[in-house]
Amino acid sequence: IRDLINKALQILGYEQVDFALTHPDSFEHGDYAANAALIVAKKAGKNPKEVAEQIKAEIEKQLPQEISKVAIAGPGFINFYLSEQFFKQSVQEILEKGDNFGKLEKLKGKKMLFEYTDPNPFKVFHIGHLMSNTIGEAFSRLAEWNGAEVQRMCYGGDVGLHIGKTIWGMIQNKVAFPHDGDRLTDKVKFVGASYVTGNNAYDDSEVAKGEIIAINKKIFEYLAGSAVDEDIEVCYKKGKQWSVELFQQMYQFLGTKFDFNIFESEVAEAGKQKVIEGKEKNVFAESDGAVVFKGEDYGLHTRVFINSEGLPTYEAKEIGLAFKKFGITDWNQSVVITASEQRDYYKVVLKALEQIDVHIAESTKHFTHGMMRFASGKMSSRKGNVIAADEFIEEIKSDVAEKIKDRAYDEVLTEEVKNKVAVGAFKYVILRQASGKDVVYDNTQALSFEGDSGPYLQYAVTRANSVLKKATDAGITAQVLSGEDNKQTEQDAITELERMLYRFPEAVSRAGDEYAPQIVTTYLTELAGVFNSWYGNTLIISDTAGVAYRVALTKAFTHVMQNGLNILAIPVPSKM
RNA sequence: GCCCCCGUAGUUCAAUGGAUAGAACAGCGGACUUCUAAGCCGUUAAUGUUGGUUCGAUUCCAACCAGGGGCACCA
Repeated sequence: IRDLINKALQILGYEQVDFALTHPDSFEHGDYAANAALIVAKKAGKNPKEVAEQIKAEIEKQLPQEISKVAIAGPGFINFYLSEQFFKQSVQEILEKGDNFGKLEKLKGKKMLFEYTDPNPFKVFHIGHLMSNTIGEAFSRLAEWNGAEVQRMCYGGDVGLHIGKTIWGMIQNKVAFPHDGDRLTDKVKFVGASYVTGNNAYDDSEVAKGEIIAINKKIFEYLAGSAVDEDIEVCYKKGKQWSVELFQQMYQFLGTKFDFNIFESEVAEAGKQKVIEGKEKNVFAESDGAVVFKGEDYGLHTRVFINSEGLPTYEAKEIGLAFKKFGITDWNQSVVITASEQRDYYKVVLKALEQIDVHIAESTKHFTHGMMRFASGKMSSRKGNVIAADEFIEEIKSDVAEKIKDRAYDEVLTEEVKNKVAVGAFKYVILRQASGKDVVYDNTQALSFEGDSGPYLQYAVTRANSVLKKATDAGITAQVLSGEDNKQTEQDAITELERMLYRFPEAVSRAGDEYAPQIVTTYLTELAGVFNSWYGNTLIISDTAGVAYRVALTKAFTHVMQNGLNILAIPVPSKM
């Protein structure tokens, strides 16, 4: 269509312009709309409607068979109505490509690295990590669907003051130290509680603060190879092991598979060296015994990279991490997803990195996710009022259980539905909106599985699958009839479903370009709505003509929905 | 104080500078009792304020108002 218009403009003697080709808000305005006439008319000083008419006339001289009608509307939009033949072809294409429909090659040959989730051993895996994981996984899969070669990476803080605090707390609470046979969740709970104990003591008591700092220093030395008290060593090893085990379980549940994990202890020293080297080149400055980067020179703020104890801070480790990443491969794009509170922090680090290595800095992109808010206020793993991810998920699962208790599911199916619907419910809440903004999590709303929700999408697919099963049992095969056979069906009127299905690859493309999974989410919700509406008004399996095509449409729908949900990493239950 | 982000129905979110601002929930009102009612159909309701740029602004710019985040050895 773009070519058609450009050609028409050329013939008519107008200059080529960059115009928008969009899907109109309403199906009444056709399938594609172009605003070329408005732009051309402005430049040529003519009436947009007249220009549009000229273009229309020119295009109609040789109308491709995929287009049934061209119309002028509003201030000078040129609307294109696609033909029945086009839709039949697109349904056929979806059936043929199946699981691959929507896979693009735009990013072919590009290597992309995604860092997300980033939970810290010794700390709670909380709902903020759930957000990061949900968005990061969607970003990764979008990149894959656009053809990129993707690797996933997770970064964890296994050194730093929070460990000192936790281990101090663990030692205080020695009597409650879990045994090897205890449940993993209890072990992790103990670690989390110890952190809170240590953190509060750090704030309240000068003595405790001194002890914690001492432990912290010992851990640094321990990781550098020197011996340490047995208590500290045991606490450290067990604590880290339990955390990592729990994280693995969580990733499996969420549908993420990391290609590698990097821990702070692996990058701290390298980062420190880079900062020291940078200091010699005057990238960093000394101030009050610490090594800082003066962000003010760039409209940012100053941050400490090496503290006055001589230890690298998170900032220096971040530098080390960046080099570590690019030591693996020269990524075309390295993407990092963190909470939005780290936005300004990251700008400073990236600016400092730019002074050390322009290439790495320019190939790195930082995205943020908002915070999940509750009536109780901001959650923070640094105070005590965190909402642990596993507790949060259990709550949703029990609600799903309540919802399905009247259904005659066996135990296996019940467990499957509980898990998949729970994941769908909260992931949808996160992925329906532009990432970066806070997500307001309202228990009753997210857990009411109606309307604009993950379960709504899952439900639509399972219903469609159920129809397909019925068709199979009745011996009906999905078939797109061609030519004259078509005319005999009841499907002469082109349905909104057909007009939605072929747009999926465009949604994948744009969502990938803009790192905007909500484009896919919105598309799927609209598609599911259109299907449900059609389903509600049409008896798909019946004796009337066109059954085979109606089944084909249903099948095409399930392909698109499944592919779309796959991008969002939302699983589809076998039944609901 | 300085910097960044945000402000759309009662509520939670959409809307690549375009047409009548789109959903869902809540509210009100229906239909079928044949493929799964977690569904379908109808209906009430919104761009914080004031300017500017533009043929056209929810979108871009300015000011103001309201909210959130960040600003030195935590991550």
